[in-house]
Amino acid sequence: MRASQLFIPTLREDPGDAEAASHRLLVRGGFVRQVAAGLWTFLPLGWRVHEKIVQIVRAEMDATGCQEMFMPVVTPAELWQRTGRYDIPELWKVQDRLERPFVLAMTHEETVTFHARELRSYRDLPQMLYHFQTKVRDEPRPRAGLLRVREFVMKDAYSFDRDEEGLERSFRLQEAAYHRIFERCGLEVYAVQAESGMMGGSESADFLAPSGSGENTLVTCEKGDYSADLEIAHGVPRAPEFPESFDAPDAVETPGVTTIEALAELLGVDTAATSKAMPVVKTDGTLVLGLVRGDDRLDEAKLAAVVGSAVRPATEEEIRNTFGADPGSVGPLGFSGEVLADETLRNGQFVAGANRTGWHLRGVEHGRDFEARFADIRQAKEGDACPRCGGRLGFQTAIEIGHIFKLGTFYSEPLGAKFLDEEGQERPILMGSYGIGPGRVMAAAVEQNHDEHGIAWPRALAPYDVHVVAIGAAGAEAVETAERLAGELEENGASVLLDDRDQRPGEKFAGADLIGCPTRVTVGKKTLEDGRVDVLVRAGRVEERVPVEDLAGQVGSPA
RNA sequence: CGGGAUGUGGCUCAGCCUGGUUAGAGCGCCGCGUUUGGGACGCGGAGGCCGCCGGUUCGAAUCCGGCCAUCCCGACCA
Repeated sequence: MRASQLFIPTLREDPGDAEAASHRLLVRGGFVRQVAAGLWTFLPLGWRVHEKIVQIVRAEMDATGCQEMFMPVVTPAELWQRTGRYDIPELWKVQDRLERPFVLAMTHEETVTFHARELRSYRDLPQMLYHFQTKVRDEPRPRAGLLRVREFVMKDAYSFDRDEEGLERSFRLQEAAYHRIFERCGLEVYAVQAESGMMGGSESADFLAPSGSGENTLVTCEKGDYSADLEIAHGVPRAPEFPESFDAPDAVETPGVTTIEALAELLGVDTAATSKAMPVVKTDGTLVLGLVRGDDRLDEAKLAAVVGSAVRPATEEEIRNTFGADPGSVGPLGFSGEVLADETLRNGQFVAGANRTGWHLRGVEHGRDFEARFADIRQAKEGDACPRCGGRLGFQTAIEIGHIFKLGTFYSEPLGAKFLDEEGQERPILMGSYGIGPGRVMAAAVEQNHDEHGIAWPRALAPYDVHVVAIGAAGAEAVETAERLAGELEENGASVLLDDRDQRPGEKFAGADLIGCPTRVTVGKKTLEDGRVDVLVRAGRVEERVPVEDLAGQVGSPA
């Protein structure tokens, strides 16, 4: 294609409202444009990349026997009311002209289950269906370009099985396909256990791509045998240096001390030998005291999972009423409600709040001085040891680019998707759902493959395989040669972007660096004099001068 | 939804604090010419309800109030 005829509106400067590298570069390179917060147009270049990702996903889905179909964005509210998802705040609700309620689907479990009601016999199972469709979500806060948006294309696949074994098989089939997809896309990705969120169901796995920006924190072991989302990651913290022990809790005055650091300093103890009390309130109004080591942070999500309810931090007023002390001096002793302590506090003596403002207790010991329920409720920290091998845990910001779930009967029960087994017994279908957002894959690819000059696309995702830069004005010999070479490369199977615009060389080079095609071929009279052209590999920016007749071989066939 | 910031030609921004002729710069765009291996140069041009509404004032891009939009942090989140 000739650049002179394409709509590739590149920007010389970074857009003022972009921070994430992918956001900046995709906008600057003319791949995407924002229409409103979280609503994006894919321009021709961006859509080429998007569709390359789609094709890879499609090929791997088809290879698993998953069948492509197409379901509408607009769905009747009734389906969502039946599954209890109608009240999700992110659900975009609309009405038709007769004011009948509809929903712009944020995902298609309801609709696909509606169709799954036609699977009546065990003979019809298993089945796997998928489609690419626009998803709509009324996000409270769209952000970082393509990372969190209000409307986006997603590949969502659904499996239908008669029993747990079948579901397990389907789940693993999809999981393996996901690894192949991201491998083909040239992405570094980790599959980690994840929360199921608003999807319902049991097991789920997240596919996290490390990147310079993103909403997830990926925890990995340096030895490569452990990876998890920070939300559920388990780390082994260092052992505390315990001070002298006490036969009974020893009250010390700690006036004005509200931070662990100040407390540890005042008492001359290791912060890891102190405890931190975090009162939280469950949805039923019950107050629970979360207890973690002084140098740790309470993970509210973990705590919420253990107590089986969403929780919020208690207000200062609630804390004073319950404990009779200011928040900085609260502890487990004398508290009549449930104490949920982190495993790290099971053994040893710790400093704890005395439930008396301005006082703490030294030598507080579980079992002797207070009772508690133990669980992993601390947030893993960088530098913690790996729970598997003891190696060091590292943290990376990551983008969630895929998520697979075992849904079980969460949708089939309320929507009545049932089948008859061999015994004539009616049973609900067991479902799984499997999503990938090509837009996020695109953003992750940029996050992982760029430098100060622009994007360096993985071969499989690049908008064009080769960017041929013709030096000189239209009609010049170099330009004609460039056109001929571009044609030859195309005949050889490569997709080619020919920069035939009447622009200065520097501008063309800068544009090519920004757009990021894997290979750049510079055709100018300087090298043409001895029958050669310059071939630059974008990743690493290594340039080599090659004879024109070797060009096709040098550039290679497309991925 | 809480906290913070920003809204001025297509883009990036200055001007606002301390109100006062036709509102500026760089880049981009159009025309002519010179140029052509890392974002050239000269000359001439086009393009702005200064986010919106209201208030203060003789006078508002500038001060005050309300609203809207966008970005960032948090809450939230397939």
